[in-house]
Amino acid sequence: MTKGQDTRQAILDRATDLATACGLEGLSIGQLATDLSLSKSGLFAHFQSKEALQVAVVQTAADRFSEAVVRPGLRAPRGLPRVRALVDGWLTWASTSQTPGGCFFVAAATELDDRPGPVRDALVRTQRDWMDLLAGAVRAAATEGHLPANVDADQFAFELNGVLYAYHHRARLLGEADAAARARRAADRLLASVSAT
Amino acid sequence: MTKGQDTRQAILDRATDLATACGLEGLSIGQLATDLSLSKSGLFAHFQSKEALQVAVVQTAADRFSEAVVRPGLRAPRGLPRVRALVDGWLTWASTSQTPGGCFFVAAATELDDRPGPVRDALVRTQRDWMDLLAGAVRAAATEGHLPANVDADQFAFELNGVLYAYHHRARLLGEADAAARARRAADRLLASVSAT
DNA sequence: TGCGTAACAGAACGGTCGTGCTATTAGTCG
DNA sequence: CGACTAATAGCACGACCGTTCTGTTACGCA
Repeated sequence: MTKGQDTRQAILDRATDLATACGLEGLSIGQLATDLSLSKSGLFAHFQSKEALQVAVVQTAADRFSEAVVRPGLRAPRGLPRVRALVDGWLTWASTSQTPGGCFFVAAATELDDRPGPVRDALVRTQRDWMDLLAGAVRAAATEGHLPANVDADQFAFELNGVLYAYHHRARLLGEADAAARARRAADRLLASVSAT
Repeated sequence: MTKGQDTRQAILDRATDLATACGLEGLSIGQLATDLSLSKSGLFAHFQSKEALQVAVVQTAADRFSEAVVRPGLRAPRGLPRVRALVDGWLTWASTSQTPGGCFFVAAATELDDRPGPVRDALVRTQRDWMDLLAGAVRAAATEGHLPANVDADQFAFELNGVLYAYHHRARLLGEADAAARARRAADRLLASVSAT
């Protein structure tokens, strides 16, 4: 009972790292087995297909994200503090999870955006959840009186998402050291603009 | 002289489409040859390696971008009109080139961000050129008196880049129909904020 | 028109991929 | 301790990959 699930978790941990670096399609079962000193078939037996492995990897990445960003954010007080906590958590996540492949979801989103199937469906679910969570926090801040009542929460989530992607692009592709500072400035400006209106 | 270069261009045209959809690594010489009714070796002879093909594809995509965005932008009068023309051109590019694979550079950037080599180098060059062009246009608008003298042109380019990525994410992965409207609203807000300060 | 060369086809190579099938080990419970 | 099952290994398969070599076709130029 425990033995199999232990190795399964070890596989998923390593697979998530690999997929972050090489993409979900670049994830190779043979490579993964070699890394973990397992046989290809022994590893394969834990999942019935590569697709199932990929879906499980998406779920594992979502779990990591929940642990690193969502849970700390929900511990902050409802309203503007929680919004700020989520934004901070997000930027920290994007900065620290950057070794070696950057944010898993950034890589997966552009890779799967036109490849229908269960893997894409799983990814879409996680992204929608995150967008809903963020927009909900903004709306809650409005009802708390911390933000104007007519704030466009979905637009906020849209633009904040763009900040992360811009950070990813500048820091990881162009290798600019001040990308994190720019991202924080952009996020601050975003928060200030919805607060001021 | 002409025959070989004609087919070479036809190969690059199709290869750029394929790479936009499947990624530069997913680009397969066999698939490409079948699509163009060529033999694998006959196609391969035009390039000496897959890597060289990929570099040529990046250049082809850059040419398309120049034709679709940069050239029309440079026809607009120096200053704020040119900045607006570049932004408009960019959003139009992101919307129209979305069939079937979205913006080539968005896909390539996340795919190559941690795979060093000539292909990545070529991509980085195109992205730096674009960022420089955009930031330069903003600076010119400042010297023309259309924007405040202390405008942070690089920050502007950073955030605008994020808007495109956000659009890409929302429209192509999440399939939201109003993504283009959100992107234009975000771009307008960005222009307004640097104008107002 | 004939020749030289550029353009392409065909076949094959070693390698890796995902995926089954069968055997063998390791762990659990009566 | 012995039986049963879960966990893993070994092996083979067909398919596709990028690449190379050797021909064969078609074009351009004298």
